[in-house]
Amino acid sequence: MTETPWRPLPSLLAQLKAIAVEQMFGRMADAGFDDVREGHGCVFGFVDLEHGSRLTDVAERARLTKQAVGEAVAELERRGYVERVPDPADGRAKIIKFTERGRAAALTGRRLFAEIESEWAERYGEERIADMRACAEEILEGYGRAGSTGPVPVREDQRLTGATASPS
Amino acid sequence: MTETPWRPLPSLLAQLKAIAVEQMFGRMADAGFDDVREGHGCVFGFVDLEHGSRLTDVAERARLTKQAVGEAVAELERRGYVERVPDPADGRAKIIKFTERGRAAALTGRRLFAEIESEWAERYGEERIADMRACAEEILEGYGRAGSTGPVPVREDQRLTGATASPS
DNA sequence: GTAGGTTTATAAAGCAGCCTGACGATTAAG
DNA sequence: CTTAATCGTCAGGCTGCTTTATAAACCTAC
Repeated sequence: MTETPWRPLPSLLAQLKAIAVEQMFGRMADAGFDDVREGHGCVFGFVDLEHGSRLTDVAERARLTKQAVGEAVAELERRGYVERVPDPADGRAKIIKFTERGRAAALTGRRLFAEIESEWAERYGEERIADMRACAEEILEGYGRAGSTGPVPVREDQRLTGATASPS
Repeated sequence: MTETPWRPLPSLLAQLKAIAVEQMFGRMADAGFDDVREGHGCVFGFVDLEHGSRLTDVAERARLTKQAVGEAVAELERRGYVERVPDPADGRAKIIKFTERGRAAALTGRRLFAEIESEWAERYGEERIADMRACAEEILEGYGRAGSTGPVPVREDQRLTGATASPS
């Protein structure tokens, strides 16, 4: 009879997301990728797996500034996940390309997210999780934030920074 | 026939949360509370509406450091939403209490979150939204992050800072 | 009652992730 | 050939949080 206080839906969603991300990075580390952080998601999520992408395009799809993405790219380059090669078609631009390790990490990340979703489906109901996803997609579309902004093959998430600030 | 790329569930959740929070603060401003930010949520969410709370308790429930909460409290005090009065029962402590304006803001915030949830329910299905909430609560409970950490009468959410970094 | 350890709030400094503004280099348009 | 737009990057700044450190008050245990 411990009366539950009522918690705003956004809070629940935020915590759920935080848990999924936490789980994902834990397994990512187990898989040998212990030096990727949530902030790198814009790269793993928006750089084309095969052909690579230009910084500007990634930034636009990720809804971040070029500077922010550039920072993530620089760090991932130092760690051997991506490389920057000059764009043969445009002297100003560079193409961000995954290295083999980077591609492996991106694929692993995608797989892990799917895995966690599957586990939830198994535990809490296949249909319920599917509907949660569908519902989220519908609402987002309603607010004009549908997907298909680009290739977007893999995508971790947004921020992992803070210490799960709120309870929501 | 625009093939949707597949997006990780956490990304969808994060965006959904971001939209709800955005909506909420927009309406909050319309209601005359244009100077509250998401970071203040730890106060509006965890300070007891009637009797006030001590900083330490708020920080613990919000899963933040006392310093972080102290910062939010200081700002809200400057803006007239809360006041700090010495705790008659403990010379070290201070009680963070809502002013009238603060109480009104907290109640408005709670109402707005409920309102947005209701609108979603109306548009996308009463039962679906209810189940989304229930499902989220169940999963959180499964990971030991259930509610009932305290009074928690009102709660906005976590961070509003960035520019909806990812698309997920 | 007083010494030692704990708890209260706060201050100081730092860090991560994002932002804006400014800039050289290159391309595209007139 | 100028002029404007675009690409990537450097520099600086802000916000929200952290860790470390400190004074004051409390709570035992002697």
